[in-house]
Parts: sequence; structure tokens; C-alpha cells
Amino acid sequence: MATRTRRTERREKPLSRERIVEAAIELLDTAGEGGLTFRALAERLATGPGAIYWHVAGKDELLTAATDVIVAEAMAAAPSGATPRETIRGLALAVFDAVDGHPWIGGDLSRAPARSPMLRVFERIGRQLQALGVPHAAQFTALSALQSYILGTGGLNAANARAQHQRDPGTDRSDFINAAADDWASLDPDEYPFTRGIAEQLRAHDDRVEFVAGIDIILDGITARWAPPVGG
Amino acid sequence: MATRTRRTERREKPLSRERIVEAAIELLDTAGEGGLTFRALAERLATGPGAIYWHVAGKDELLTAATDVIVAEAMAAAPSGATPRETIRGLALAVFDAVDGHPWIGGDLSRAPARSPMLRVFERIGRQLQALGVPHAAQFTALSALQSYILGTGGLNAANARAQHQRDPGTDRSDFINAAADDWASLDPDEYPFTRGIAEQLRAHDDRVEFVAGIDIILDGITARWAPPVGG
DNA sequence: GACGGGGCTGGAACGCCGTTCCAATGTCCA
DNA sequence: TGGACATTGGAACGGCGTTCCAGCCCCGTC
Repeated sequence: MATRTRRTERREKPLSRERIVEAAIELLDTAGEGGLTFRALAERLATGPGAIYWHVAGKDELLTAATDVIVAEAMAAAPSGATPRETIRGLALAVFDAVDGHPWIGGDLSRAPARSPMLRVFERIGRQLQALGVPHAAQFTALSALQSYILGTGGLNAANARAQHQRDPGTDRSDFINAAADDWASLDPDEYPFTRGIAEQLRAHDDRVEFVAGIDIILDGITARWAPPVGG
Repeated sequence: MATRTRRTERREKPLSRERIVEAAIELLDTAGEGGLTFRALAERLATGPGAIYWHVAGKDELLTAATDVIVAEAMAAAPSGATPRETIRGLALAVFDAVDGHPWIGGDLSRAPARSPMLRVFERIGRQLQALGVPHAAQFTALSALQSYILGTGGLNAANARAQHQRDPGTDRSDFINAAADDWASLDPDEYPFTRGIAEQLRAHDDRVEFVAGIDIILDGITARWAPPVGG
């Protein structure tokens, strides 16, 4: 009772790390963060879980590799602006749009930002800070602020996408925002006067516009402190 | 072979949601994010997994409840400063310190920030923005920027704590930072000139100081745009 | 004092996960 | 022609979150 059947005739397309990562991205995009499973991945690749492990160390590495592909694509597409500020905006928006299109990367961006290719993003942003005239001693601080903000927005967007999908998979984003705005509007006036007051702004806001407004706020703060007013 | 033994004589301390959440926090603080398990929790509470489910809906709710306790404690301890800016600093630092002491909350802060008690944090920050003179139409944007930054730093700190613990559980934080700085310093000079240049600043920096510097940068940007220069 | 129902308990079991193991296979070179 | 070896994929392991449910204790009722 022990012989195992074997029916492969040398797959026409052999497994490879590249093909595995590609399939993982498809799975993540269609089924969400929880959809990436070695079994599901094996089925999609018409193989078994064991075969995947010959090409990939484990799930963490697979997720990191998938995130890297998305971020690398986003960076390749990021336009170079006319001014340092516009270039920074473009880089930040490229990350924002990548998270928007693939919410599952949101949580992982922070995982190892000192590693490629997020490192490449911040290298490019850093150079623009230099071009903006931020002195060397302040560059780390300035970049850290931008980094936290960009990764924070990414994490929030990912969390929102998850919450929206979990709450009611059918609804679209504006329904979700409206429900949240309704929540805020019906808070206790004594305890949450401020939050109640901005409920309508939550309802009407555009995530992308708010994101770039935040970038501009931070760049304003940076240039006001460290860069000549002409530089921005 | 079917009778089950029953040896309880009505526990002296009955289970309760409060006791469960408390035990969960202890587990998370001592064993890390991965240490929270219904089995481990049951053992610590001298019961079985099933009993816990009578008081708590599931793991997500448990984690949220645990996070809420930590954040609520932090808020209760946050000092009220002399100026709006100082009060905002104090609130932000309270969140920062809470993440520092309990890294496992970092990732969950973003999960449902439109819910209590993170909502309470941002309500309080929002009121200070009002006191700062930020006009109503800009309050949502200003608060969003601060929110993304604060949650982003939290997520980054949590990720760093995780990475540090994973890489070498024995090392302390400065060893970890030094290793990262060494990494940066040994990058390709052509590809990463900027990152190489700030490696020594990474080595010497203080997370908490950098965090509050970022808060100040954002507040500068906000006040420069919207608030009278006297207000800050 | 008997008793019955419901709040509460906790151990067993289910299905799924990441991961490991390894017999079987295809390929290639001596 | 026959090994060595890279590669495959199914089975199995341990652990997870969760569900199920038999049993216990307490309390109200008669």
C-alpha cells in the first residue's frame, strides 16, 4: 500500500521562482491577503506544495518577493518632475498608487524598508531633498518624516481596503466612506465635537488628493526649516 | 471510553472578558505577536480554548481589545501641554511610547483607526488643531497628515522590533541599528550615494527625537499654510 | 429538599495552514 | 548503459483558529 503514482512528463513550462512569484501576485490580487496559500498556489501551478519549496524559502520570502515586484514596477513608471518637489510628489504617488492597486503590499512595506526596493525609493527621494538644499545634518530627519508618512498612508489604505472587503465585499469604496462618515456624524456631541465636525469632509474627501496634500505639508515644513525659500 | 472527567469546583476567579484580555496582553508582551494563541491563553488561564470563546468572539476581537487597553492607558497618562503644539506633541509621544513598550500594537493601530480609542486620540489632536487656528475646511487634511505620520511611525517601529527580535533575539537595539548602518555604509556608491551618506546619521539617531522632529515638521507645514504665525 | 433549566466550562475534534520529508521521475554526463 | 543529481509532488506532521457538546454549577421554583 505504498507505491505512489507519478504522471509527470517533464512539465512543458518548468517551475521557476519567477513563475511562482507571478502566480502569487495573481492570487493576492484576486483573493486578497488571505488568499495566498501554498496549496492554492500549488494548484494554480499544477504541482504540489513541496515543489514550491525547492524554489522559495518560505512564505515570508515569497511575500517579500511579490511586494518587491510591485514596488519595482511602480518605481520604473514614476515620472521625473521638473522640480525636486514635483519629483518627490511623483515618487510618493507611485507608491500610493501601487498600494491602491495591490492593497496587500501595504502592510509589508514597513516590514523591511531598509531593504531593496523600498530602499531605492527612499534613495531617490533623498537625492531630491539634497537638490532642495536640505543640509546634510538634516537629511536623515527630513527623509524619515517622509518615509513614515508614506508608509503610514500605505498601511492605512491597506487596512481600509481590508476592512471594506470584510464588512461587505460587494460595496464600493464610496459606500464604505459614507458609512464611516455616518458613524462620525452620529457620535456623542460632548465627547467628539471635533470628529463630528469633520465628518462631512471625510465623506467628500479624495484619498489621493489628501495624500499629496500631506506630502506638501511635510515639504513645506522641511523647506521652511532647512532649505532656502528659492529652492522649493 | 467516553466519559470525560470534570474536576472543577467552580473556579475561585471566574473567567471574564477582562481577565482574558489581561492575560492576552501579558502573553503578547512576553512572547511577542506570535505568542498569542488560544491554547497558550487557555493554559495560562487554566481552562480550555472553548471557554474563552464564550467571552470573546475570536482572535481579531481579542487583539483589538488588547490594543484598546494599551492605547487607553496611554491616553490617560498623556499630559496636557501649555500650548496646542505641546499638547499635540504629548499626545503623539504617548502613542509612540505605547508602541515602544508594546510593539505588537503597532500593526493593529491602523486596523480600525476610525474606532475607539484611537478615535479619541485623534479627536484630542483635532481640537488642538482648532486651537491652533486651522480653519475648518483644512482640519481634515491637517489631521490626516498627522494621523498617517503617527500610525506610520508606529508600524515602522513594530516592524523594526519584529525584525530585530527575529534576526537575533539576544541583541539589543543599538546592535541592530549598527548592523543596519553598516549595511547602508557598504552599499554601492554609484547606486546609493544618498543612503550611504546618511548611514552615520542612522547610527547616531534617536527614534523618539526623530519622531517628535517629524511632528514638528508637519505642524510647521500646517501652521505656515493655515494658522496665524502667532498661534503656534 | 427536590429538580430542572440555563450560564458557563473545558476537552475533543474539524479543517486549514506552513512546512518537511522522501519516493519517484526526468535529464545528463561518464 | 548506468549512475548521479536536479527537480517534482503527494503524504504527513505539528500547530493554529474555531466549533461542538457533554458535563458541571448555580439559581429559581415548587
